[in-house]
Amino acid sequence: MADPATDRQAEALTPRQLAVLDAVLGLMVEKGDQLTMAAVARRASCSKETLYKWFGDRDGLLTATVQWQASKVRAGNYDRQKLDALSLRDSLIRFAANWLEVISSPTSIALNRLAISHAATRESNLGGIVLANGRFAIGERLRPLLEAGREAGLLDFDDPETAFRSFFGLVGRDVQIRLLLGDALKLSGVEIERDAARAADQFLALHGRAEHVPQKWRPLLR
Amino acid sequence: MADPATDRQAEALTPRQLAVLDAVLGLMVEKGDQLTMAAVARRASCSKETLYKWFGDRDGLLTATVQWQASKVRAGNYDRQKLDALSLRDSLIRFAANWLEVISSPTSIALNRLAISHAATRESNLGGIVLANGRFAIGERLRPLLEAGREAGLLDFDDPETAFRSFFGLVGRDVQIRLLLGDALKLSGVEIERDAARAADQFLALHGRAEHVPQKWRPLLR
DNA sequence: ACGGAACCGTAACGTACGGTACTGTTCCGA
DNA sequence: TCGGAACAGTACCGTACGTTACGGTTCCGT
Repeated sequence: MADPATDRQAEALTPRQLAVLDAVLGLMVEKGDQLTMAAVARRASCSKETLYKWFGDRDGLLTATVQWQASKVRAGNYDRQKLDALSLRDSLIRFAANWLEVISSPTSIALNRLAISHAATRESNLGGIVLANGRFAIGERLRPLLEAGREAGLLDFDDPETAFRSFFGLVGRDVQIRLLLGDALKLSGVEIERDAARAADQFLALHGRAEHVPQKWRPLLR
Repeated sequence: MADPATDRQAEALTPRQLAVLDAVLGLMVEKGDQLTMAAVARRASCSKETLYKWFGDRDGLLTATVQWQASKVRAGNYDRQKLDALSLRDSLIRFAANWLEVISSPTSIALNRLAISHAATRESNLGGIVLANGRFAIGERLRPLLEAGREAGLLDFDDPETAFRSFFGLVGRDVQIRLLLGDALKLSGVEIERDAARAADQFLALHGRAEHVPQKWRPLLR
């Protein structure tokens, strides 16, 4: 979500401060939960006092890190040019592949683990931030494509949100929960492309208008 | 998974010890992460020394709790009697509804959060235990039904595992990650039934043999 | 009845960590 | 050149919690 507060904070950060957030991300990925203020200060070569001056407290530092990382993922503006069945399928595949790359990246895994841990306690809103910039952000980005497909007579659904949730399930399946729980699941680039194409074709089999779903895609669904 | 070690440990626990594990589950659900040994001892009306004597250390206590809870979910043996299109659909719906109930229950949410937090550190294997008794256990339980459906000529797929993963995605969609991240998503009984039916029909639309997929189900897919 | 094992309640210890205070150094503008 | 702001480095404080130790009590077998 293009939350103004998010952007404002991101803009206000100096390169030195961004380097600190990089250190936080690095520690999160490598050390898991040993994310102490002292470790951050050591890694970023700054003093703990500076950390507290810049970010207030530990939660402020984590929040800034999550928001900054989220702002980096916000790339990829799939422009809706002339839309036909093939370009729609292609856009869906690009969305799915991009999403799979994100959720299988070590950074995303570490970030979601941290946010889920924090969601257990009531204080702080890391879970909400991750949700807004992950699940809901991609939903908003995909919606225009779905509605354009419907207006072009290529897709058939009542509610874009419901349709998106089916797409989400077909793409993600069990990948995210398995990775979060520590399963040694490895997704190579070709696997991501293959899974993305399969998910897109399955989605089209469910929501594509029959006349636009070539029979040759059917085998890919299995 | 019917891991012998799991069962052996479950059998060996006295009612008094199971009451302690109940206290742990209760604290996990209510207090989130404030799961201290002192709090467990207070709630279970036992001494901390007894906790350490019975379970070794904190990780042992948590592991025993997870394994015990997992053993309780292992219910529901969908017997494969004469299988026709309707009974297959019904069994799929029962699986989906049961699964949705489990993952949306406070206990499951708290348990998965704990396991994910632990998966961040390398020590202990709570994540693996939850995976084995959650994701993979239900996969093993559903596989016979899928293969029976294929043998009966009702389903069409190459790999049962791949087919199951699609089913998993269609059922779970974004529910689990949203709940884990603290989203205030509420699933009523009727919503679970409706979502389960929709997921089953979508799965049949993808993997059911055409002659067995009545046209009247199509509207439910949207 | 007696002895010992199991167990409760609690105090105590060690450690890890969030947060604060202080000192010395660097750097920049006047 | 001078003065002060910004910051690194470190010592320090308070607290929370895992773990251990110990005195007192209950319960069970003999």
